Amino acid sequence: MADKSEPPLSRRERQIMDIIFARGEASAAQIHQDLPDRPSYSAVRALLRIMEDKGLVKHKSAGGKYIYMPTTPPKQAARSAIRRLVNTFFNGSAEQAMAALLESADTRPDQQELKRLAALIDKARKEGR
Amino acid sequence: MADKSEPPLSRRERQIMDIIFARGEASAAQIHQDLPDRPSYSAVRALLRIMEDKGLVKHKSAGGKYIYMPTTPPKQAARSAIRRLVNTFFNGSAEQAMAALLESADTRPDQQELKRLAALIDKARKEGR
DNA sequence: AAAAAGGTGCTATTTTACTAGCATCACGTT
DNA sequence: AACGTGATGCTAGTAAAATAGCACCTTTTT
Repeated sequence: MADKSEPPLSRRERQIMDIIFARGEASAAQIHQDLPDRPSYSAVRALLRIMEDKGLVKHKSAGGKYIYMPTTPPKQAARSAIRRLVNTFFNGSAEQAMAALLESADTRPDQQELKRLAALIDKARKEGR
Repeated sequence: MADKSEPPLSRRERQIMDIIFARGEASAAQIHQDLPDRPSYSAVRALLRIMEDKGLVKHKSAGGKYIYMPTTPPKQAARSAIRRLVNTFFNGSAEQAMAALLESADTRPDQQELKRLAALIDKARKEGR
């Protein structure tokens, strides 16, 4: 069950990665904006440079400004995060996790989403047979 | 969208919390056992004491040995973690998150679970109407 | 084209996390 | 009851993270 080559992130690094994943890509200024307990702008840039050294993020230059994005594809990162969450809080049971998703007010899907979900599950049942 | 009173955890603190949540409760020795890049046993105990000061964990004394457990109820912590994950990686859409759960090989539910899930969704659809 | 505005690279410093070792206390053994 | 085992409390040292300030470069404005 060992995590394969997942370098443990520091507090700020994790916060920054979250922001980048949520936005898809982000400038240093945007990240600075979203960061809780906002540090100095310089601090953010310094962290971003370090994170780029570590290979956590990469950047493109757009009109002299840097836009940062993750090096690991969002899908893969999402999967990894989901797996960790399911293992940590739901004893590895996807069912329990989904039940929690359905119940929690914050995340509760609306009717239309529920309909699509039902279809998805139906499909999964047929495929797995 | 500000996190309400969620103190940002350090790397080790997060790892330890994960272990405690996964186990429900755990002794310092068990935590030490499960920790990646295993530090010294003393280090683990020191961290646990600090975390107790911060109010992250509490302990009970069982035959002279300390058993640690989270101060926040697992359900609540799970909800908070789910919300964060859904917001970060799925743009707030529970549907997308569930789709990922169904697809990922690691977490994919089996037929029996799928059946129960279908029932759950059906129930949610009727209730929400 | 000069000046202003805003962005970047670097380095130094402070703060926090992390670690280890030793002294002490509780429990079970012989 | 003395001994051994194993756990805890502490204190102090090391390593890493986080922060800020300044100097330089790039784009935009006048």
